[in-house]
Amino acid sequence: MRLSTKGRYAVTAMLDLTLNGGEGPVTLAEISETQGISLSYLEQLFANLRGKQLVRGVRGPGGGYYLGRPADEISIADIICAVDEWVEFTRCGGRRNCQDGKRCLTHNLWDELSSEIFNFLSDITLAELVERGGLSDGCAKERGKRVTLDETADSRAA
Amino acid sequence: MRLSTKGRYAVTAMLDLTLNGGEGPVTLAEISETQGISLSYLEQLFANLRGKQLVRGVRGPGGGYYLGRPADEISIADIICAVDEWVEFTRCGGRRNCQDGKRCLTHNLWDELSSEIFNFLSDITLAELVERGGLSDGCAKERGKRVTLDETADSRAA
DNA sequence: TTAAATCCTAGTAAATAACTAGGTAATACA
DNA sequence: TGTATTACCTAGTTATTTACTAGGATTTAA
Repeated sequence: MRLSTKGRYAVTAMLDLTLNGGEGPVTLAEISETQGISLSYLEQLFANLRGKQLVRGVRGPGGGYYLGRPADEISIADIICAVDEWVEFTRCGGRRNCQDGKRCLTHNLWDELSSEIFNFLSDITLAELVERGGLSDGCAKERGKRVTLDETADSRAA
Repeated sequence: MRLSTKGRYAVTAMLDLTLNGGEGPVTLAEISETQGISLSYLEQLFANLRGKQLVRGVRGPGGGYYLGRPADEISIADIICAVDEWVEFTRCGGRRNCQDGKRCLTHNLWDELSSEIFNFLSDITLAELVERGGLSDGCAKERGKRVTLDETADSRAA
């Protein structure tokens, strides 16, 4: 699957929407300001999200965006798929010679892994994320050792 | 985190190496041919993998690549981090005004999610993938609807 | 009527992906 | 000793994607 910064923007924006959508719609201008994402880029991302019914727009003054469904019915996979065009790619079955099986085998393995990642992200909803974030309060602070990583990939080996 | 087609190439190549590395080293030319990835691009990816000791190169005729560690000690996260430069990005603590907390909150939530994905991929080793692939035999055929990413490997090789 | 907001399209600069082209260095083998 | 085979290295190049800019249009509360 693909998980890019574009997907991160979308998830971040949706989280913002979840957190602040309690008292009326949230404007893209607010999200743009709070999250540091350009307004017009947000509009494009939200066009995709709207297309998948993940958000609902309200025009005019006092308008903005609502979640399209309850937060516990929107998964991270939903969001990423909406903006990232999660495309199929292994089609060797019909297209190429896979007689020796080597290629197909690695493709199948990758497919399997990809499915697992998809299922994993499908099981995490916006509501759960927010819930957990609220619980842990300082969250992600004590596990700061690797969230981020940068080049310190070897930090894991420790 | 980032999970791109570049990472997919790396994982695919490492899987190939795992499957075929039993009887001596595997050449990049073989992987290039079998997986449909350009030789020189593979060389660049393997330069990164080698830098993290995930593979070990043997020069000269009859040479090629071995896994740098046993397959059950190499995680998918290791591979992706090696080629994809898993970059840090939330550092609002010191750099920007997060007084209202909104921005930090969504960032923390994203961090938490990011950690979960990382941990998830850290728990899957090459050995496990191959093991499971062997078991499920036909694997990933029925769930083919969305797995993923970039069909160009086939079109290019065609 | 006006301003606030979504909605829509086209274009663009920057970054990245993926590849090409040229090498150098090590080494098995004739 | 020479040669072919492989890893290893560097500097490009093209295509794609990211992220943004610009300019509008539609809707609607006030």
